Amino acid sequence: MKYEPKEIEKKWQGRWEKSGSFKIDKDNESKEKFYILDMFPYPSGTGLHMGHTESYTASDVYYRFKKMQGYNVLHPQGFDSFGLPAENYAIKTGVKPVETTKKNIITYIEQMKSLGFDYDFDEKVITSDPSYYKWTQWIFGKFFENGLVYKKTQKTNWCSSCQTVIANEQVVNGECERCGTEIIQKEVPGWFFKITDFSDELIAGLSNVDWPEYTKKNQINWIGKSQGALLKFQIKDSQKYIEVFTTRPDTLFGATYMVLAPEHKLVGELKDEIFNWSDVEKYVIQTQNKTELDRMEAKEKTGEKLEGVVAINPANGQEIPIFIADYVLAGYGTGAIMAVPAHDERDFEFAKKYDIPIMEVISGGNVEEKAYIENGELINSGKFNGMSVEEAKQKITEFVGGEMTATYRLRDWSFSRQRYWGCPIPIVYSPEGEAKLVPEKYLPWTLPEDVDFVPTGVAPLSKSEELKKRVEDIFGQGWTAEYDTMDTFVDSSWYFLRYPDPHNEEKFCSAERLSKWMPVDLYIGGAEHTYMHLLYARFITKAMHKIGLIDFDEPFLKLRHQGMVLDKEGKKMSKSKGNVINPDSMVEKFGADSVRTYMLFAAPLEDEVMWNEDNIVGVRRFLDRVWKIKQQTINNKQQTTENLKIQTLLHKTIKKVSEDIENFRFNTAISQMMILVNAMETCRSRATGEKEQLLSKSHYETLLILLSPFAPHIAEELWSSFAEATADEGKNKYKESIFLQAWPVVDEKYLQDEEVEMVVQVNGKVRERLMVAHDVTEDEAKETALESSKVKVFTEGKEIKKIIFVPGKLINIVVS
RNA sequence: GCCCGGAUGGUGAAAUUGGUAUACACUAGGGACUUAAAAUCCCUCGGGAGCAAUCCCAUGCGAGUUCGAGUCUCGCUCCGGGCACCA
Repeated sequence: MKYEPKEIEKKWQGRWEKSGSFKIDKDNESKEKFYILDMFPYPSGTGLHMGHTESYTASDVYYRFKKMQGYNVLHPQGFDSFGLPAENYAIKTGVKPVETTKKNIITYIEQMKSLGFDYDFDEKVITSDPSYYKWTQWIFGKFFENGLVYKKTQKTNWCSSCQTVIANEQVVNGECERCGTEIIQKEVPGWFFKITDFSDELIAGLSNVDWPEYTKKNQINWIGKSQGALLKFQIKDSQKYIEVFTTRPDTLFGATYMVLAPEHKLVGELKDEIFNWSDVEKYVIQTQNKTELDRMEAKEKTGEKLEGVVAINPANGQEIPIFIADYVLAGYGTGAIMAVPAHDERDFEFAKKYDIPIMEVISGGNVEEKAYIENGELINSGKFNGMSVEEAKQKITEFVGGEMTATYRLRDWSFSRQRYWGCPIPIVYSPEGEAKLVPEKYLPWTLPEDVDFVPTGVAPLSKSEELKKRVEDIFGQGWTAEYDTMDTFVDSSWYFLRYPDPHNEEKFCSAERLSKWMPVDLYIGGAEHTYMHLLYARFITKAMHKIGLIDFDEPFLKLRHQGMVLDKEGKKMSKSKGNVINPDSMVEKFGADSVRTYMLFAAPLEDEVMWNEDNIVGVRRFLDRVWKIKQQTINNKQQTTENLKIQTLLHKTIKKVSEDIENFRFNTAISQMMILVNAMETCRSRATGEKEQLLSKSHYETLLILLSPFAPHIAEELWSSFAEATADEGKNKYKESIFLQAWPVVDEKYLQDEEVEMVVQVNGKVRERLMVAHDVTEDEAKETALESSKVKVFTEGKEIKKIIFVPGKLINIVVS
């Protein structure tokens, strides 16, 4: 019989489903738990892509491996199903998002099954399902009650194409992450999470988790903590003062002007004192009209002096001018700076343009030509002269009554979206306009269905008669609903808490299941989620911990990323380039087992994979060979030379495959199995011309178990095929699934070859390779090595200075 | 500009603690089988010299440490990713 992936894969997928092989007892106490999580997909119309295929294959392999090692493994899957594409599709076609989503989820599940992913879809989580978003709303409610959310009107990133506010994290190069439209700043009322309350904890928590170093560093940089001082500058002849944040209070004596962000509230407050108000106002309006992109691309610094007002440098009493300029950002620090042109590049550039004095206060460079930003000794700083930068920071801050503090780049998370297909924010407004939480008994606060989706700049929910009536029926005349929905990142920030108990109607997860399963032991997903999803999920976890809903404060103990899947030329797959490869067509062409195995063989998990169809045949040939050598197996008890060799190699393979899976080095695990299969194959051809069967059946069985996580269908098929061919006594184990077998254990006694190759070097160069006993002593090795004629050529007539011996590996003779 | 990565055959890549560089696979070439093709199997495959044994050179470039460096240190070059007027 030939290896026909199509037949056996369909067959086993059906049987596994029927037997419920992926079901686990979530309350089992006898086995150690292991929670492995995939980043769940958004169920788009285009279906599962190759990136999903790779990371889900990796997790499926790891899951099957752990399970066979005896762990009780939770490996769930779900759908992050709220979001804009379904809504945009509705705008185009009129098909309701709830319908599109339902259909797409069915497709995704079919695709995952066809790849042999062993998820229990009865336990899935769907974020757009009321039984799920009830708890998203409940968590929002808890945050509301505990002061972790607030509403305010402020300048926010607005995408005019998506007709909604988006978060800072969703702005990429001044453009909307989703549609590429330039982002403008718009005054919009909206809801915020107080993620900035957790800045320090979000940094500190990273030292306790096993994540890739660069991911941690990137998160830390994104939070962007900088240590500095808050200083106050009095405005002359006024009660008002300007507060600034600076990382360089040591340079205070060199502050020769100040800059306010054009949006700074003092600008308006000082209107009556400013002589050139019309020019100032013009500049403010100009700034407002700039997009993020314009502001970033501005080559030259611009600004406007506030004529008629001056500030007083608290260090030396000097009067210094005040400017507004858009190089100072309203949203960072206090939105105002003290400018020290001698020691800051931006201030230097501005000072040159507006002819402002440059006062050197740190010795070291020629500040006429460029700002000197390095360390040095203080000068021109009164009694602080001669001090180091570090010491002066503290002392000068104290001297002027400032305060040492830290500032962060991280902003509060703006999560209001003026769109339809999202989780409704469970808030209603009293006739006086006060925001009130919808009481728990009305949850889920359902998304109304009587809306059309044409974007008009007005929130779609405002058009629902049903919602209007619902609010009035419950709360009374004059009450109105909140029309914003939540950013979909809110939905995905807690989904891992739901999987242990997805059908619970009383709680988001029972206390028992929470304490049994959380936190997640291993999380696999793309590195592109570093700044948003992974940060938000950690915040939600920490906030829930703070208000006592959970007893841990980091959700993901171990994190690994898969690399991108590129086309064969190494280019990103995209619709516009027309180089997108569909997993379905690959499964159709090569079979799921080959696709899975090749995906992991082609490159290390975290590296990019270039998907090259020409190469997948190598893996397919490998599986063919595994299939074929079954004919060579024999139920022998007696040991031949051939299968003793195989036995040693087999145990090396058990060791390597086990260690490699544990460490996500799937590519080398597979190549080791190829080496074993190649050896098993020649086990026959070595025999005396006849097709003698020499491959021990038990060795072959072990190979099948090692292979089963990678290529589950073929392994199961071959395993089960022994049921008919085997005599009654041994039959039973072949009747049950290969995945119920125990993972093989290395027997160290088989690992050691009797004889090993010893490399003989002279002055570090390889001159000879000799077979020696594996436990050869140094003296024996020396003797053997020096006798070798090839070695003698290089040692003859020379003085031997020393000999380095590495047992079982190498001997190096150093001659003069 | 700052912060991360990376560079090994024609190609994807191995080398786990400083100890045999190029495992495993793809492609290519040659051969066997076949009426033929496909499939399969076998052989060759970093560069150079040599009939051969063997020798020399080679892990982006240049130094260094070491008996020994793809691996460690210093200085460059190029490529990829992220952040970026953050005071």
